[in-house]
Amino acid sequence: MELAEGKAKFIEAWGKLGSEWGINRTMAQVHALLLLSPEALTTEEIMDDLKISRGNANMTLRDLINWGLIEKQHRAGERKEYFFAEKDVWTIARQVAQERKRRELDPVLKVLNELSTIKGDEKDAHYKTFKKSVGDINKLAKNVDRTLTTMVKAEENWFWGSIFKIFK
Amino acid sequence: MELAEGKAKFIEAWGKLGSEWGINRTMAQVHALLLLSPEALTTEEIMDDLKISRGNANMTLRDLINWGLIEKQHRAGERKEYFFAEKDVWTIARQVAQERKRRELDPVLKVLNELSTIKGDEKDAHYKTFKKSVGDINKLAKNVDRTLTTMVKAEENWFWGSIFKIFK
DNA sequence: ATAAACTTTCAAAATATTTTGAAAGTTTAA
DNA sequence: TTAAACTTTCAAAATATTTTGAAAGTTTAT
Repeated sequence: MELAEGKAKFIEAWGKLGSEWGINRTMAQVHALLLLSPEALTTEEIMDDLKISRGNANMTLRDLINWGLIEKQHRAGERKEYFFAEKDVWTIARQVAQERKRRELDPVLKVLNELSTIKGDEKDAHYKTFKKSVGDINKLAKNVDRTLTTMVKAEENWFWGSIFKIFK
Repeated sequence: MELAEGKAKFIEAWGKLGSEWGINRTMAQVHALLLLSPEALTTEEIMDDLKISRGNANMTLRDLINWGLIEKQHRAGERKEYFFAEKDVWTIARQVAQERKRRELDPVLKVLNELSTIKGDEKDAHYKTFKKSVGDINKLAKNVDRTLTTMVKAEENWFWGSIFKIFK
C-alpha cells in the first residue's frame, strides 16, 4: 500500500470511529489529517485536502482547540494561522477522557446522586427495583469516575504497567 | 422527589447518555424503563409508557436483545411476549463493552495493523509522522483491547479491587 | 483612513438518522 | 381451515445533525 492510500484509510477509519463515539466525522478527520502531518497546516490546506467548506473547517478547528487536541501556530510575518495536532497519543487519550468525563459522566453522576436520595416504601417492588438499579449504576459510575480521574493524572507507562501487572 | 418523577428523570438521563455514546436515545430509554421495572413488560406497555410507535418499539426491543441487554419471557397461556432487562449492572457493563469492542475497536485494530506494515522512505518527514502516529495509536488500541478482554471475563469485585489496589 | 488578508458567523440547504403506522406476516386456539 | 391475537417490516414522514458559502467582522500594513 502507498503512503497516500494509507493516509486516506487512516483518515477514514478515524472519522468512522469518531462518529461511533459521538464525535462528528469531520472533526475526527481533521484531527487525523493533522496527526499525520509533520508540519502545521492552514485552514485553506485543510479545506482542500478534505474537501470541506471554509465555515465547516473554521468551526471544526475551533472545536478541536476547545477539546485541547490541536493548537494554533503563529508565524512571524504571516497573516495566516497554522494548526497542528498534539502528537503524543497518551496525552490525546487523556484529553478526550477528561473532556468526555466533564461533559457526560459528571452530569449523570449528579442526577444519580439526586435520585439516590429518593425515599419510598420498602415494601413496594417498584421502589425497591428503582433503588437497586439506581444504586448499582451509581456505584459503577463512581468507579469509572475514579479510574478516569486517575488516568487523567497518570503517566502512560505507569498506568498500563499497573493495569497489566494485575491483568497478566 | 416522587418515585414517578425520579423514574422519568432516570429515563431521560439514560437516554441522553446513550445518545452521547452512539446508542440511540429510544433504545437507551427502553432499556432504562425495563431496568426500573420489577416485572417484565409487553410491547404495548412500553409503547404507552414512552409514547413511541409499535414499529419503533419492536425494532428497539430487537436491538436490545441483540446487545444481550434484555430478554423475552414467555408466559404459559398468553400470546403476548414480555420483556425484561438484565438487572446486574456489572453484567450490563460487560455486555456493552464486549459488543462495542467487537463492532468498533476490532475493525479499527484491523486497519491499524494493515497500516503498520506500510513501508516508505525513512528520510521522508511525512512517512515518519505517519509511522509514528499509526504505531502509537496501534499500541494504545491494543492496550485498551487487552483491558476490555480482561474486563469482559472478570468478576466485578475482582476487577475494581485490582484497579483500586493500585490506584489508591 | 484604507484596503487587502484573513477569520467568523449563521441562515439556509444538504444529509443522515429516527420514527411512524399501515400492511404483511406469523402463530395459536378452536 | 379460519380468524383473532400478536409480531415484523419497510417506505415515507418527521426530526436532528452537519455542511455550505456568502456576508459580516477583524486585523494589520501602509
